[in-house]
Amino acid sequence: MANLPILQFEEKILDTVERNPVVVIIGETGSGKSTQLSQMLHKRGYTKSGIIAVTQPRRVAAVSVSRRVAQELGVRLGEEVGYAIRFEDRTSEKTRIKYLTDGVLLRESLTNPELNQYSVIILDEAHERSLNTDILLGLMKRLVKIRTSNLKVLITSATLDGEKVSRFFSNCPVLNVPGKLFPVEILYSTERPSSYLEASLKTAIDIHVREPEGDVLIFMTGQDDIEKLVLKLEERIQRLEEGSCMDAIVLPLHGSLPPEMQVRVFSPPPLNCRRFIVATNIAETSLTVDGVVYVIDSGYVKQRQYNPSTGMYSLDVVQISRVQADQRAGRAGRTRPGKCYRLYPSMVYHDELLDATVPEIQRSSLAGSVLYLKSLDLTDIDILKFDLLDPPSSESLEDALKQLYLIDAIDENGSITRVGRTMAELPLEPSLSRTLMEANECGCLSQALTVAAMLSAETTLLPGRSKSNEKKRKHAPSELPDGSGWGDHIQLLQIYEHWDQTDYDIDWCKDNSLQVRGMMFVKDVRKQLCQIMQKIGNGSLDVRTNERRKESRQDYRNLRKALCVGYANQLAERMIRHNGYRTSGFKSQLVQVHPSSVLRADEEGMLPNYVVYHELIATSRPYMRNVCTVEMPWVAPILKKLEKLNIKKLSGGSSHSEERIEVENINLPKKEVDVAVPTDDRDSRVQAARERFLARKANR
DNA sequence: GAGCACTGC
Repeated sequence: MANLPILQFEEKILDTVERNPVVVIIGETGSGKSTQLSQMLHKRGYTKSGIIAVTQPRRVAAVSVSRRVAQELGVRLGEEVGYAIRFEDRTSEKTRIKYLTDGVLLRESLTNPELNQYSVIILDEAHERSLNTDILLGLMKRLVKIRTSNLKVLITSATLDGEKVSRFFSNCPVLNVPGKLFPVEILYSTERPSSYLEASLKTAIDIHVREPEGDVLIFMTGQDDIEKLVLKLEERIQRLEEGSCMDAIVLPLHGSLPPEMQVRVFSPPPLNCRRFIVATNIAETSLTVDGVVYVIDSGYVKQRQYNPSTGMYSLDVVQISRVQADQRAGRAGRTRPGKCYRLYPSMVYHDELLDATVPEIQRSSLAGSVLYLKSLDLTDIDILKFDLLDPPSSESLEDALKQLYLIDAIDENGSITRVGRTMAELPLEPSLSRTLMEANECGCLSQALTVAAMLSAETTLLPGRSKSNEKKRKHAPSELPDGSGWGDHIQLLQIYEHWDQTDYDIDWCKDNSLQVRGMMFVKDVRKQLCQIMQKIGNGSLDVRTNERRKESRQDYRNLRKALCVGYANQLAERMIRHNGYRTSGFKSQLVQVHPSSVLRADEEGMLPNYVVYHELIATSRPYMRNVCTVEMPWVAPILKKLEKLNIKKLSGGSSHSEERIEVENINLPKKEVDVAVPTDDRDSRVQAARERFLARKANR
């Protein structure tokens, strides 16, 4: 700690902060900015008038960095130094330095827009440009003007374009702090390979044969490529080993790997053994692997992007940015001088790659963010001109407004409604918040809470739940409910209710290949949503899960109706002659129900006339994922509203208008939902992964 | 008859 580069700059930093409301600090990896800045300011007395907040883009980072700082200051975590992340607030009245995720800080500013409890706000890792960080940057710009006398803002980052941020904050000073990285030699390919998988394989073997010891980190785009490369590498190494090469092991590393497999990269390799780590961009920022000396960079990354003109997401393999390329190269120089092999020519790096990754705010649907900003009532700011470092396109903003209008969050003049205000308080996508509001009126709040919570856990939930997989499974057939034909939302509801009736039995999850961790997360989310809804409804709502309701034939009418209102912006109508659908948006799209859906066709093989969907995603074709049957009479008012839509009025209006929709409280007895301690479920995850692997193999 | 990079309230 004593030799951290940033400490040599202490006086300079404190002096600059003293004289400026906003300071940008560029510090490479290993500079110590995340742990030291807060301590410096604390020592200098900035915690006398308020708390120092340090935001992090990730939960683990908030926890681990705060732990370090507490240790260095010799205090107990949760007292002078603490952290706050979703579901976990380890701060107390004593807390002077608080680490939190940027999402938590955004939530806090909802109840306290001026964030008066803080004397200093440090936005760390701003170069990652997460949606939340970008919105915070915009809020900070405004806040320093309002709280001129008593707020300091520091923006710290590894490779952020300091000049750009400085210009954004009226030319605030930029301080550069060197990092502790070793030099990394960059080697380019003479041309772009026809297959970067083969090129990676060849380069890896070359390194293994020619270069001295040191681990190799290979950046690939996804699980499929990683699995292929791991197999090929193992094969090639085995053939080599009879020669004079040192031993080697190959480790995959990606997000859908069970935690205990991910952790393997942290245990040191056996003596005289080289490790090959084949990873996604998870190894770029989220996980740091020690011992890496060589990096192989394919130059590609898989990125999810939103197209506001179609309302569709797609997951594309795209070229990385220069910032990303540098970040990847830096992974080779953490312990000693290293080498980075770029599988593309230097001309591509210099002329073709984008300077920086397209920020998330330009790649996402903005309905949630626009609603959030509208709910802040920043009377001095026109929401559509909200000052952001990289503003989204007007098309994207208009798309957000249309969506919000269709679900009654804003009126025809673009003003936030009372419903919209309540929606903003829920940590959910607007469609699901709206569903909860409506469900509250329909008397099916409890069911809607469950559906919303289940959808929050998304993919972690059901590995291979399709029918064919169930048939092929060797064990007893799954007893998982199937949504009674109504669709995926209903199935999710039934699964949770089933689990609830087993008293949250972990074995039941395992037997049905549900991820215990995912289910525990759902339980946490549901509890949090319950609490917020209770607060909104003054504690009088019925949020109980169904207790063995003995209805022989339930058609989930109320719940489906609530979903239809909530998903008014995600409605589709079936074609007359076949089972394709046309979305009922502003620009109609031809889409299909995702094959994994449990939606059932009638005796003639036809799917329902109308469905709402949770998400549109273009993979091999445009698909609707998670669909639910809705009825014609509920659809009519939506189509009417769609006709009346006037985008000029929506984006121009700032006058307040009357409320047309009110949420009424229903007086019903309440029951606290119990809390469960999250449990590990590594076995089931490994099991599920193995099953998927075997199933795939058997298919070919 | 498909497949999913990474985060977060």
